[in-house]
Amino acid sequence: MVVARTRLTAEERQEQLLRAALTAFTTGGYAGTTTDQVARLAGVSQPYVIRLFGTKQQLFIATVDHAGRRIEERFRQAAAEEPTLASLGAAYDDLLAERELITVLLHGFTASADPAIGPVVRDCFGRIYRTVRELTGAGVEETRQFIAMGMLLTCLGAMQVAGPGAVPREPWMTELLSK
Amino acid sequence: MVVARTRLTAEERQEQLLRAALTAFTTGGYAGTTTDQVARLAGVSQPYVIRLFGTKQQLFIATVDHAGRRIEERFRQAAAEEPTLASLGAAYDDLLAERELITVLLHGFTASADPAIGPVVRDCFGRIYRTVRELTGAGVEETRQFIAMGMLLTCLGAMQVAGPGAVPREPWMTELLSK
DNA sequence: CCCTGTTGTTATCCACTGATAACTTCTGCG
DNA sequence: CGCAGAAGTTATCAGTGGATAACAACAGGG
Repeated sequence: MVVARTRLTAEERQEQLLRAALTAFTTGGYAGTTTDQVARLAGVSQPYVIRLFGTKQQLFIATVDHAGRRIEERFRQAAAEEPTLASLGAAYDDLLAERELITVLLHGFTASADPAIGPVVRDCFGRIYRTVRELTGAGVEETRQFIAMGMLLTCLGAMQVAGPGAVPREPWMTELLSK
Repeated sequence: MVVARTRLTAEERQEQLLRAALTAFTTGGYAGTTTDQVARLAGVSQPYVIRLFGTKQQLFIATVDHAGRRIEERFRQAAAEEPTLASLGAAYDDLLAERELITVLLHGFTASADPAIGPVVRDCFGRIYRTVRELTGAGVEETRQFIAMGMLLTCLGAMQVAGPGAVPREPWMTELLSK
C-alpha cells in the first residue's frame, strides 16, 4: 500500500481508502475488521476514515459495491475479446487469483443479514448475473451452472483450498480442482 | 430456545450450548456474534459458556464441526432411502430451508483465514464431499457440479434470495432459482 | 499577504466483549 | 445427615473499537 504523505482531495482519499478497505475486509470480513486497520493501511488516522464515510457500515457497503463494479468491468473486458462463458471463466480465474474482489463479495454474502448491507449485495450479485448473460448470450441453465461453479471456487478460495496461500492439497481437493 | 431451569450435566449443557451457538453464529458469523448472545439463548451466564468451551474460538470450531457432522448425517439418511444425487439434492434443499447448518458452514468458510479455524472447516468440507461421492457413487465431474450448485444455493440463501425470510424476488432471482 | 475553506490530526469517550476469579448452590452418596 | 464435587453465578477487569469534538495545518484566491 502506498503511503504517500501528500494531501489529497477528499475524493482521491476516498478512492485510496476503498482500496485499503478492500484489502482489510478481504482478510477479516465486515465484523472482523476494524476501521483502524483500514486507516493504517492507507496511512491516515482512524477518525478520518469515519469522517469520509460516515460509519464503518457505509465504508463496507461502498467497498462491496466497488468490488462488484470492478468484477463486472473485468467480465466486460473479457467479453470484448471473446464473448463466451469460457472467456469469462478465464477472467474469473484471474479474479480468484487476485483474491480481493471475489473474497470481499463473499464477505458481503455473509453480512447480508444486516438490512442495510443485504440490498447492496443482492444488487451487485444480480448485476453480475445479468452481465454474464447479456455478454455471452448464454441460456439460464448454462449461466446458472457457470455461476454455481464460480461460487464453488469462491468458497474453496476462502477456505484456502485454492488460490494463493493455499494449504497443501489433500486428495479431495485435487479431485475438486481437476479439470 | 428452551429455557429449562434445570441443572444439566456438563455434557448436556455443552450440547444445548452448541445448538444455541448454531443459531447465534448463523446470524452474526464468527466475529459478529458475542458469547453473551449464545449464553442468553441457552439461558446461562456468559462466563459459563467460556468455562465449558475455553474460548469463543473453540466454541465456534465446535459449532462448525457439529454442523458438518449433522449435514453429513442428513446425507446418509437420504442415501439410505435412495442413494442418488437427486436424493441428496432434496436433502440439501431441506437443509437450506432450515438454514442454520448450512449457513454456519458458510460462515466457517469466511473465517478460514484464522489458522485454528481453517483446518476444521476444510476437514468438514472434505468429509462432506467424500461422503457424497461414496454414498452415490457419482463421478468426480458430476459430484463437483452437485457441490457447485449447493454452494450457489448456499450463497443465495445467505443473501436472502432463497430460503425463509427471503426478499421479494426480482427477475434475476427467479431465473436463477427456476428449475 | 491573509483569510477562508478543506484536509487531516490528536484527544477523548463510552459501550462492549472475552476472559478470570471468587463465590454460591445443588446433588448424590456413604 | 453432611460433605465433596460438580454446576452455575456474580463481580470485575483490561483491552478494544467506533464515533465525536476540537484543534491544527495547508492551499489558493482576492
